[in-house]
Amino acid sequence: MSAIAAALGVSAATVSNALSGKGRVSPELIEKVRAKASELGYVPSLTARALRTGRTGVLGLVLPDIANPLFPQIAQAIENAASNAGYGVLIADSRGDIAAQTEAIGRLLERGVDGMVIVPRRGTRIADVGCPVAVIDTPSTPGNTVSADHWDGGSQMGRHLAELGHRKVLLIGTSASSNVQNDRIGGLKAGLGAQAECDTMWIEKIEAVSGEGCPLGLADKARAGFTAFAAVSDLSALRALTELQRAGIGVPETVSVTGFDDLIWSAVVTPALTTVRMDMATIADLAIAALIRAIEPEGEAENGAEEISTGNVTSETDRVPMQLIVRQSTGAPQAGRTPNLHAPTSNKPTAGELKS
Amino acid sequence: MSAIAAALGVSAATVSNALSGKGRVSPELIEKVRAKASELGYVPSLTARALRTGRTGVLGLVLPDIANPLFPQIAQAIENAASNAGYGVLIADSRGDIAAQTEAIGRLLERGVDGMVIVPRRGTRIADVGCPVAVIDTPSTPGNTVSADHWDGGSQMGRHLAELGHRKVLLIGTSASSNVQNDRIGGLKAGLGAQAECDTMWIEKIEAVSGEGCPLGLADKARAGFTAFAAVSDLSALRALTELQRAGIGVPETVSVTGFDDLIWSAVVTPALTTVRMDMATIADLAIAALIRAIEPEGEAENGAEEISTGNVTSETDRVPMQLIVRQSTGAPQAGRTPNLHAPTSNKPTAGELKS
DNA sequence: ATGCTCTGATTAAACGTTTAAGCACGCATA
DNA sequence: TATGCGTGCTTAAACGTTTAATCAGAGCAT
Repeated sequence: MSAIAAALGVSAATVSNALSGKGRVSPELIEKVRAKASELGYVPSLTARALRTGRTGVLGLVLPDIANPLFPQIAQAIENAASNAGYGVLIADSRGDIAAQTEAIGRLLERGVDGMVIVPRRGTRIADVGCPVAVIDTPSTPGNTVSADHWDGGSQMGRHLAELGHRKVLLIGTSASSNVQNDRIGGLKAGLGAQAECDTMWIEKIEAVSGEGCPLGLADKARAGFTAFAAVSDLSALRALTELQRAGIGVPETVSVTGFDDLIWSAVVTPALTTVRMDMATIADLAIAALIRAIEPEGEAENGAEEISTGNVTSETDRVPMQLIVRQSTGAPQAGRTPNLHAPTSNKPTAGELKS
Repeated sequence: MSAIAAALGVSAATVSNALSGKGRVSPELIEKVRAKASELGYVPSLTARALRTGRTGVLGLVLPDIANPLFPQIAQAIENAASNAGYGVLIADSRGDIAAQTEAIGRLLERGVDGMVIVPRRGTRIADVGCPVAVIDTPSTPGNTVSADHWDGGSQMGRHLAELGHRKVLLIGTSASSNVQNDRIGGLKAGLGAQAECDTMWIEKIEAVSGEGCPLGLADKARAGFTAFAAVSDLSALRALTELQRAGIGVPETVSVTGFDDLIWSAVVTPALTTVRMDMATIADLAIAALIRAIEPEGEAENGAEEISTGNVTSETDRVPMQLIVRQSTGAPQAGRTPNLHAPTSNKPTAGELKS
């Protein structure tokens, strides 16, 4: 920067003003400065700027478990939204326990992030950490900034199954302590309506006694009259699908299977999974926008309240709708069905058709 | 920091020396400074330090496509290795095209990263970008810093199938232009041995004519005598598994299916996938170590070559072995088999047993 | 001619560290 | 007693910006 100043015979401050458009600089000088800057290949030192202004232009992203298959979607959406807004994204994995989560947040703070996006660990409440925080959890969780409307997604899926004629469905969740999963299950029940008979199976409980990766006994459930298996995650849906297929039970002609989240594999398995997708791009945009509103000085703030808020930020809309994607894994239940018979059909999966 | 200095009646420089252990400070004063620092809750400003030293303590992580299901493993391992070494990780998604990759690298440079880890897009060669770069690609690619030994992994899997008695196997890849996939296929062929008959199917080619998510016609292949389907990715393996199951072909009693990478679902599908896993933790450690060696000044560098190298860094070991994980999806081929018959068995998946 | 305001620039301080250079002192050596 | 040296600390500059305060000159009204 001083090189530019020297080359043009002006002071460094003037160059700064010219480039930022802040002070009073003549238009022609601004042009000359711009030209010289690109000629010399000037790139401002964000470090120095950060030191002076106290803002680093970096946001933190805290995730409960990077190994989560949903992570790519989240990270990609957040990174994109942040970089569009001119911010960088520093990642932190809270690997399991809550202590690690706190520690990860601490590391981000030391690095001077201007704000952070937190996808909290189940049951964690984020204390005031000293910078603006956007929380992506569940609309029903206090402190939530913005998230997918999981209940709505469940209800869409429930209605889809009810319309197909399913009256006895097994709801499959992983952990009963997950807000997200409980909301989805609540929505499913509501969508299925009062006349439907629902049972809920929690995989964690079964695995606690039978070991990880154990069979879920779904074939027995099918024989017991369940015609649909609605999992609240595509991973569980996949598990259900393969277990049923393996037992010779046809999907979707004998039983239907549905998932959640539209994970990478749901479109390519046979039969392709009917699922419901969250609009992470919109969620990320809202979260980042809310964060930035808290970080950057209000344009017309005439009062002295220039203080940067330091708690959870809020967004005008705290829930964004989910999108039902009907593929091949759902169909009408048979009238007088014989669940044990395998009935291969000409199944021709195509790219999923979007509904709603 | 100046607060500590004032409280103890010494200069700020002395405090700095005391905390960093660099200059000459009496032991007792060091103790007092330490005590006062923690009493006042002092946290150093990494921004200021960065400005002064020219090093930010941040590494960039550039990924070809964050949506890749392998990404969580990579990101988690890199984040962990970096944060153990005291570095932060800034992510950048090169979303598809090469232009975006270049642009992402540029953004990281502006932010002043000390170095970056790049998992390059297929066929990209990373030009000198102005900071140390660790490339995670394939041992056979020039410029590679460290990566899994994909060829070795393929060969382990090939030997496993050969030992089971498979002589006619279909190799399934996604894209023929991927170095990684070609290495894996090369290894598979070598491991299967000369007496095995191999065909290679590239999914991208098939989808180019039949559309995304189209059936791969694997049932026909099974009828044509293929007894094993070795995919070079768990995603393709899953696709193969469900397509075969759906067609009523039993896995593993009629045909075997294998994958690569031990992705999240491979242990929970039925039958659980036999696959081969890369040791990302070790790879990440080596990559970060190589990077840091290039970044931080050599201890005993007596010559004037204090310049920070600016190209691709190298590691003493450029390939780390993969690990075969035998689960339920592989078995011996039947002697006189009737591929069309579905043969449900008592399949009891348990946690995968590790081999090699 | 004197004072006032507006414009376009400059000066200087500040952000919080690190680090080379310098200084004062005590102690051993000549 | 002078010389030299190691020790423990201080001074001051530097990193590259931003920004409040200042200033010289021009135009204009008094």
